[in-house]
Amino acid sequence: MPAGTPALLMPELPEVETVVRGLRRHLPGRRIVELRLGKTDFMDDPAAIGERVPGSLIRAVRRHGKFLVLDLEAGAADGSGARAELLVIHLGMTGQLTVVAADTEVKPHTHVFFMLDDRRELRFCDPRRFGRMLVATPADGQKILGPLGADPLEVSEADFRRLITSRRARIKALLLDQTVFRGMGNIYTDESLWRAKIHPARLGANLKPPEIRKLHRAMRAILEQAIKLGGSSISDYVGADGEPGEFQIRHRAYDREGKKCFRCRARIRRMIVAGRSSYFCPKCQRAPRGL
DNA sequence: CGTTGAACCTGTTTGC
DNA sequence: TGCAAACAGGTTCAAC
Repeated sequence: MPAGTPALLMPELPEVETVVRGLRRHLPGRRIVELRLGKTDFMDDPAAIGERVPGSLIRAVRRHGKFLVLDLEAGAADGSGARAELLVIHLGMTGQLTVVAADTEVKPHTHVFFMLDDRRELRFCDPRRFGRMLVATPADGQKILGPLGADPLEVSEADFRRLITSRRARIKALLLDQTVFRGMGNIYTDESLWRAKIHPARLGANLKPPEIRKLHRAMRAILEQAIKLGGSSISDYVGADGEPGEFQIRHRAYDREGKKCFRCRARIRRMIVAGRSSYFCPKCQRAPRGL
């Protein structure tokens, strides 16, 4: 495990999906009766959250890329003056959302307590505070969610090809670009490229149709498997119920520098591509010319 | 357009 | 042993 890797959770698409599914079992139908705030520098507008969230009813929990969205119905409990609000949350690198009994011990770096009407609390904990939180009308929420690209699990092969070949950036950069595909992160990008045998520094526009087809399939298969396994790649993952999981995905490339490729036994290498650590097999994933 | 590097912030591991 | 450096799953912005 690389230095400093927080043994908490890795919020890429499968992890956020896992959190959303966990929250869905507890939150819809609950009312947020009170809010307590710690540090708020990860909020767009802390005052707005303090004013508009308390008293609201949680209608639904959903995911948009790596963003979690709570659909709220704000206004009086009798339904008068009801208005729709979105609570938009990004977990950044170390964010956690858990639903716990109100008397549960508070972990360090817990910055938001959403007190519910069933003596429980939704808590947001984020040591690095790279996360983000805001309340918005559905229209304003579109300013955040609207620019996000295609859902990697839904995108058709034809659209996938078009999105990749119409750009001149490296494939690694394209997969990580949230305005192209929403939800891909560093781990699953490397895993998808390894499975499709494509070097991260290849230009998207230069990929051949069979390669694009393989990548499309690899990406979806890996994301689906990760979701199925509970969306975590390290052992100390904590789900929405606060319970540690035993989810283990065996990385094929990510964080395996110097180890043998599971396909060809060559040594996995690491290089910086698109500003991020990138792990690949130099034999299976042929480097583009000029590298 | 696309790339790079720095910044945001805290914690853990590595290396001297 | 101790301390500093390097690094981390994310995003955003400035500079080239």
